[in-house]
Amino acid sequence: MLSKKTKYGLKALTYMAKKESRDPVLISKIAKDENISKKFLEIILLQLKNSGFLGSKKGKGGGYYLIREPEDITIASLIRILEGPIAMLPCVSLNFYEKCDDCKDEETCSLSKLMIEVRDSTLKILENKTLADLTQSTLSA
Amino acid sequence: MLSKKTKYGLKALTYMAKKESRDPVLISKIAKDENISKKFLEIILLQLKNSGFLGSKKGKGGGYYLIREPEDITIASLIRILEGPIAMLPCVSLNFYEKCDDCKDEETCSLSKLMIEVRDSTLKILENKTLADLTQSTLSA
DNA sequence: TTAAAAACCTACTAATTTGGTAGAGTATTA
DNA sequence: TAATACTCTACCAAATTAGTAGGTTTTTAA
Repeated sequence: MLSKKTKYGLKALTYMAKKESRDPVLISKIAKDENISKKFLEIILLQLKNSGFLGSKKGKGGGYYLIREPEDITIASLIRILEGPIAMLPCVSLNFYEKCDDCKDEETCSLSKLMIEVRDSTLKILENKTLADLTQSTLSA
Repeated sequence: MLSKKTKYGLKALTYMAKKESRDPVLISKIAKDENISKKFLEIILLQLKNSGFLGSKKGKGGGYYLIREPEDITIASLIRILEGPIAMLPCVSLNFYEKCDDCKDEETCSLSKLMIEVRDSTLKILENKTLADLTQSTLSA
């Protein structure tokens, strides 16, 4: 399960990507419109800035703004920044690999083959979806 | 990420499924062979028993044993028991659905469509893999 | 019939993560 | 120069995770 932090981050970025202009958007505006705690969102957007996804401007007329095209930001890259590993086990993670302390040998681990399969099928989606895809409103009818 | 509880549970069940006989297996034997804390494993196997996957026998010659064929136990069902939801968000979970408190409307949520897609691709694998599949040793060469 | 074996049960615990809040500091602009 | 709005430091409570300790009950076999 994704944490609220990740969920809020994705929603906030989608909010910004949906706007036609790239003018700075207030934290407080996003927080209100998306029902997110403002203080919590501050932390999240700051992290996204420090990770190179957002720029910011202080003072009146300030706020956060996207510094890359939504089409160029994969959901996988965002989840990795906000959440961490996408794989179900650290020992099959591509970006956050960690050795299992209980496994003698990764080659013979009964779980790793399956978990690699799950990882790859998830990545196939998340690496190919971008922020731009999230801005397409999901028609329900 | 799966918790250690889930990981240990899956490994313990695989261990039992690999044996040709269905005689009771000691917690302590599994714990030792799989490098799992015995006390922690006690909790896990008890839960699997209460969920209908294992039987147990007390006293000398006792232990835990599978009460279903490995072919009939999907990995998805085990993860749901041990871990909980498989989906990335509660609002798109089939078995552990919960409404999002921050979403006005699920139909228009920017994330839900994508998260349903991820869920379905993961389930396609996990619903079709069984304990029997985990017993096939993964040839590395 | 009694001792050992082994699951079962209750109760704790420490460390980490999660999801926040409070308030002061700093840069910018009108 | 005052208001605005991001930034930083410092807390905090609750939940979760991954255990541990120790006793109870049931069963088997000598």
